[in-house]
Amino acid sequence: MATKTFRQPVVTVDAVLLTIEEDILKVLLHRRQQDPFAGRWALPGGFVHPDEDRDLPQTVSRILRDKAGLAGVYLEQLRTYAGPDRDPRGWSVSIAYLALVPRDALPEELDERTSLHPVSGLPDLPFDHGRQIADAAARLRGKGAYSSLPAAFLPESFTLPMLQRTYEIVLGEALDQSSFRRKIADLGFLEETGEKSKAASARPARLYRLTEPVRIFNRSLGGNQA
Amino acid sequence: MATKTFRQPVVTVDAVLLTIEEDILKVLLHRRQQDPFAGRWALPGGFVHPDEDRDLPQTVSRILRDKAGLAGVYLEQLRTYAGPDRDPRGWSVSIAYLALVPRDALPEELDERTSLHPVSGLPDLPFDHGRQIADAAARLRGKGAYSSLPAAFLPESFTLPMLQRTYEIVLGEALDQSSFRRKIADLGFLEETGEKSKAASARPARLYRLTEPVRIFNRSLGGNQA
DNA sequence: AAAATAGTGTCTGTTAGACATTATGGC
DNA sequence: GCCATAATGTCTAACAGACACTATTTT
Repeated sequence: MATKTFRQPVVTVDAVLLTIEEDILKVLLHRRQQDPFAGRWALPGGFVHPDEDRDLPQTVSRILRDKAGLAGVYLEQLRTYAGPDRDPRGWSVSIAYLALVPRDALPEELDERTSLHPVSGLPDLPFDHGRQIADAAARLRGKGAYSSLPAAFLPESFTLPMLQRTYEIVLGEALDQSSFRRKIADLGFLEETGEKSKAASARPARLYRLTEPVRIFNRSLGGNQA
Repeated sequence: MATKTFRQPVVTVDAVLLTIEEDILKVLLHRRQQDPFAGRWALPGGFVHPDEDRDLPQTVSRILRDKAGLAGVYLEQLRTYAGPDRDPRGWSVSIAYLALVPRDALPEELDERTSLHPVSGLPDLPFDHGRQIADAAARLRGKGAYSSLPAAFLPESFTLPMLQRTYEIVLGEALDQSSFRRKIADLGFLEETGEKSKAASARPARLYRLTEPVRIFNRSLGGNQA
């Protein structure tokens, strides 16, 4: 297929789906079935279907469902990438979405077209997908310090040690246990379920759940990249 | 012109250009020359011209130049608005940009097609422009507390009282003079020009300029909407 | 010298980080 | 009772906010 210039740019969406597996931040990649870049690993993405999609989150959900068998994820618009060079077919616009899921919201075994790849140490990716992932990780780090966003990586109920480990992975630094719990308690976006963790452990931890989807704080939980 | 559904969405950009005039945050509106909504006040916007524009910031610059006679502004992507209902012509995508300028970067007298309107108390605007402006103001407020962004409203050299007033307008609250200056000094993104303000005043203030375009802080300069 | 605005100093309560200590459940 | 992990308490240094004070220029 030859390079072609469109009178109006082509519009696609891309999904940067992040999850934590074995305490490592990973991104979902999908092997491209079609040109350009057929056979290469890339972000899942696709065209908007005006007849089918009510809005962009729905476009993204449809694509993630088709390519990764996935429901109910945290979804937020990341940013829009555009220009004449990012796609060999010509001037294009891609609206990127950031998706966060607990590992077990994905199929236990991914098919061969799909894989989770550590965010640090990615291979060269087609289009501007490398940059998109870098931007997504930066957004997660920045917003993670000031919100309950990292909890999107956890199942519905979780323990404080799990939550703290998740924040530490997101922020890339160790957090003090005492300070962490004080702030969590002050912010008050958790409630006890009354249950305790069933994981085999010396002392089972209490289980909590969120009282609201995402909370933005005014104080930081660490990660002030001084 | 009848309603029509496109096989691919139409792509436009919109510019939310903010400035401060008489200590009030204002947005630049432009009277629409064409349908839909001809004659109504709306954000300046337009189509991407793939043959002419290297990227979206250039599209926005072109539009601002044509509609508001403007050069060299702070530009940052705001977010993308899309869906079947926002434009009566059908499924559309608009990438909105936030532009910040000092008042005197605009023509002293604006033509009749163009006006600066206070951000609070806007009339009903077509498309989703009301929401775009609200989002832009929210972004400015949020980022303003943690960056030198408000300085984009000031000329190249300015005094500390001017800077503080600008932050107060952006954040919507009074700031303590002493704390403000302490933090500014600690952050160190200003340098003295050696000059003093020429404005008629009891005691002329020292003039400063930025040492870098925009700085993101890890501490806040106020505006923690507790 | 009085007025007005610019700029500095001091005090105090709050908060984050470091680290020590206590509690609880499995074996 | 011992071990491992969970949970809480205490001390200290840094910092923001409030407010008083000093400095400099115009009239």
